[in-house]
Amino acid sequence: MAKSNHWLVKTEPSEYSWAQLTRDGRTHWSGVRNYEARNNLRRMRRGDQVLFYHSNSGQEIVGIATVAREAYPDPDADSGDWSAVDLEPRKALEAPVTLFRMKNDPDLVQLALLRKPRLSVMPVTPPEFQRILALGRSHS
DNA sequence: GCCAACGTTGGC
DNA sequence: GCCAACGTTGGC
Repeated sequence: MAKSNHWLVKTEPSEYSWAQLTRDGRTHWSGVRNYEARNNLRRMRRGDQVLFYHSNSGQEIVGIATVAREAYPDPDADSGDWSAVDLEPRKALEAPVTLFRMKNDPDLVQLALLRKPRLSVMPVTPPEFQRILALGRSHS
């Protein structure tokens, strides 16, 4: 059985929020126009867990989504070799994990979100994923 | 193929 | 709203 991978996607909540994903039940994760981000989309496998990060006005991880459909040609691209995946909401974090919290956590110094701040789709290691889940479980 | 100019992203 | 980081574009 294939190992499950973990990812993080960024979105401006004014563009597409966790609340909207929850209402929709499922969405096309399209419009990615960066090669590294696109390649990460293509590495996603059905069932992988995806941390859902609100950039700009949010600046926190708010929930966990899951990959419902693996990469296919981006329906929003009129030219170019771009991909989309489908995401479904899985679970909101009890306590959103803020960017500030992550920046100050010694276990997360390698987190791609902190090291490549402009990348919109990135991998998360299993220990990082578990740490973020723990931080999101409740306030301590 | 280099690299300067430009555009976009996103934290602050 | 500013601006640093950085990816992309295009002239040469």
